[in-house]
Amino acid sequence: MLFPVADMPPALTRESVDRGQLSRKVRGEERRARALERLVDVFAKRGYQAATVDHLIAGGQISMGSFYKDFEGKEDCFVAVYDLVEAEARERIAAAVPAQADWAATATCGVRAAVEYAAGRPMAARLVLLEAQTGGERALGRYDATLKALAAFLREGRSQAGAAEDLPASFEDATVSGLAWLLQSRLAAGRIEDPGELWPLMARMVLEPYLGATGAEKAIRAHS
Amino acid sequence: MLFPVADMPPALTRESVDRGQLSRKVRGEERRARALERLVDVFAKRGYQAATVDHLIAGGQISMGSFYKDFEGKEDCFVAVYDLVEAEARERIAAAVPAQADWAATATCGVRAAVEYAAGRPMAARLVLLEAQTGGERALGRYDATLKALAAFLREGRSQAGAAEDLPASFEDATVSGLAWLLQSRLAAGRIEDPGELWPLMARMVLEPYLGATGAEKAIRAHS
Amino acid sequence: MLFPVADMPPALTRESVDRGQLSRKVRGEERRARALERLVDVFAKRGYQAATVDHLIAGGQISMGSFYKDFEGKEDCFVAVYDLVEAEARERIAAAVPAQADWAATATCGVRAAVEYAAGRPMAARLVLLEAQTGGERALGRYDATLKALAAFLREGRSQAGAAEDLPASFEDATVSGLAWLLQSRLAAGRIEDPGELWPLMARMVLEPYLGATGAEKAIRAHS
Amino acid sequence: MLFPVADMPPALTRESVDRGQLSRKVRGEERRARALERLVDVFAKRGYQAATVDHLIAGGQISMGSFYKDFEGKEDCFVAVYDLVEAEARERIAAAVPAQADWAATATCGVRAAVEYAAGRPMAARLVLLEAQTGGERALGRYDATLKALAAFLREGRSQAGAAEDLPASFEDATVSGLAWLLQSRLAAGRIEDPGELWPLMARMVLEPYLGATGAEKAIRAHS
DNA sequence: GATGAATGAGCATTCATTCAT
DNA sequence: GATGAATGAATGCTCATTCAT
Repeated sequence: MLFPVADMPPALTRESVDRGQLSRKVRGEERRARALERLVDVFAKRGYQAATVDHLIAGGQISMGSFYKDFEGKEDCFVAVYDLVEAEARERIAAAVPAQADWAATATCGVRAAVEYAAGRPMAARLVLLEAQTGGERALGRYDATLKALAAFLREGRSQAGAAEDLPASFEDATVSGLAWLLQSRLAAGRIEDPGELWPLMARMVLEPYLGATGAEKAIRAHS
Repeated sequence: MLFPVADMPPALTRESVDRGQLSRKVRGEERRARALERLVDVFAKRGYQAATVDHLIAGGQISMGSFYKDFEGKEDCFVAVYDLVEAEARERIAAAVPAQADWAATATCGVRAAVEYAAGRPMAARLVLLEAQTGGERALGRYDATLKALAAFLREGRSQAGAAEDLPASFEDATVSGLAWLLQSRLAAGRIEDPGELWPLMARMVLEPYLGATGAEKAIRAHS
Repeated sequence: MLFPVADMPPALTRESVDRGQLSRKVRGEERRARALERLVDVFAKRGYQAATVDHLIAGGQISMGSFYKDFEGKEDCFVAVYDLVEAEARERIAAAVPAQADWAATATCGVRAAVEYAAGRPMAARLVLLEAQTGGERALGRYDATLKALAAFLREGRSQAGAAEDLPASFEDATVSGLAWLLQSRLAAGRIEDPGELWPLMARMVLEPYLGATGAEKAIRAHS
Repeated sequence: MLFPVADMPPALTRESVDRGQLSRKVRGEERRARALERLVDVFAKRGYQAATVDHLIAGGQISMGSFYKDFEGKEDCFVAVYDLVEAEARERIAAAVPAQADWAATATCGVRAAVEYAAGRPMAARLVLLEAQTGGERALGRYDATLKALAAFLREGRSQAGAAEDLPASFEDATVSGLAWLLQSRLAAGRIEDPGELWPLMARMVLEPYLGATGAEKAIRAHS
């Protein structure tokens, strides 16, 4: 599995909330969700540091009071937006991987879906790949955790037949970092213009150490 | 050549400057240079964002007025410090490469010298590898340029006999990013404790795609 | 009489209110009364200034809407709580004075009962003696009125046989202030640990100017 | 001695400061002193709680930056103003007591001078006697210390011939509190209209317990 | 009638930059 | 030329009060 199934937010299951309360609560959640969606762009366009709370409430179309009801502060807000985007990306990627795909197929489809997500939602991708690094300690922790999770998945490739087994432990960390940099540098310049050319390149970087040049090429061609 | 010769700051060549002025000018330059050296630690310890101009003048032991004479502002100051450190690192690395070394030897010695520099001057390394990413656009530009220069050097390895010649163009960018990440993550945690173990690992990542596993191993052993 | 009979809140005498409305009204009053009781602790523990309306509705277990139905705002709420406590204290003190007690006995028993009340309900006492001074103009007015009423009672002691009759008019104000300070300073430190030792001291301060040292001692011993 | 000699602020004795620096420093101190003087009125008129930093910089005619250079914040500023006023009052009172005055003369003249100070500088007196109680912990500490110092002086009266020696330990605390209240209540209403009538009354409250009615009267008449 | 989500004015504080000395 | 006191715009955040449900 490329990603563990994300923890779902606790559903509104308290039976005690009556009709009116529920609807009020639901509307509140919806407002927050819509605001989060809008905040992706605010953070991505301005950058975490430059985005002021005033920018956030203007762009998120919520009041100051609501902002501090929904979030503990700017950093907490950023983390919430990050989590939203990351969950969305995970879903998209998970959906792109065929059921019972083996490691190589999962990796190939996952890379392709990730690149296509980043191309389709450049603001969201900027947020996760660029702004997370300046979004405070918590955001950095999330970013590192995301990279670690991906590295852990790649590491499973070591059990592939013919894989170089004597790779250093941090090899996959470096690979993931290299992949992130490739996406990041294109997003920093604007958007990803050529996802169709980029993803095979990245897939190859991922697969080659485990499947060799030929094996990598074959896996990639199988999912083009 | 691992690095192009750094652009030298315009030398003091104006003939018109008389003795007294020259000495004054020189003293000014020296003061600035000593301040820059001290500022490495200020920026590295506090982080670019958290460092205030007051911290800088206190840590740099210069007056407010001198600060704004020497630098346009905080960002400009950071870039100057960055350049100082980068130049120092380049020198050290260049000095570590034997004259008339071939590509493999240059790469191996360069990697080793870079790791040893980062281990010996952790604050300077933090500044270049970590803080540069939050030090504003200009600093980020320098950081990217540094990485690009390294990637360009690596790319020369493609002409090695037996090198995979059909690598994607950004392959070296990803490699350099991976290397940077390896150093960065250790510096983020504190300092590099085991340069002697780290540099062969990194050298292997650099050499293997061009020289193959055996060739890489041989080159590394030759410079241990 | 130590205290004039407190102004009673207008009783629910409107004949027009029918059964259901009455019961609803009564329930409302009861809810308010229970809330007031709980608010004593909220104000006493947090202090008037630091207590927010959110603290009040949480501690008082009422809704925001009810709060603004019952009270005009924070200050009004504090005054209501103050009045509740003061009325309670008056009752306790009045109950402690034997019927047809003379001035000296009333004073002695009153002081004793007041000290014992403050020892038994330190939070309530804190509210009246400490927080009232920062609870806005109206609360300060109540506090001053309470002190004035006590001073007026003490002033009646001037008609005692042998009392110094040429005391300055504000002598009793100063005495009452001194008494309040004695209680206050102990409450500020925590609670009144030794009511049994404190009250004779205070009674002596009250009685001596009118009854002399011997007379005061006798009156105090009579009610120990 | 009614008050211990106040600790003087450290004089500008650093020899190293040259002419220009000194004058600059002195002007800074002067600006701060003038601001403090003006801030007496701001705090006294608005009350500590209601006074915002904006009010303080407007009333004190200093910039926001200077305010936070001179003071750590609002509370620190209030304490500084309190100290200024208290020092001034101490000086005035000390100056009003004849050299080698005995206890009774010191007390009498001290009370007189204190009342006259409060009448002449009602704002300053309000600040010390009223606002200090809501000016935060530190201000309250100063206020309590001031009262304690006065009570300690009064306690020396117990050694006077014929003084009631079996007074409770906190008797003088209560007396001082009573005196403070007398001044305070008049200041709360506006200003002290009749210092000439008020001070003998207060002096009598102070002296009588130690000198008896006759002795007190004599001491007061001697200094009228 | 009762509720509590939504509001936004107001606050204390920071810090890059200027300019009189 | 060198200094550092002075500036004030900008920021993150709180909380009393209202009003739609």
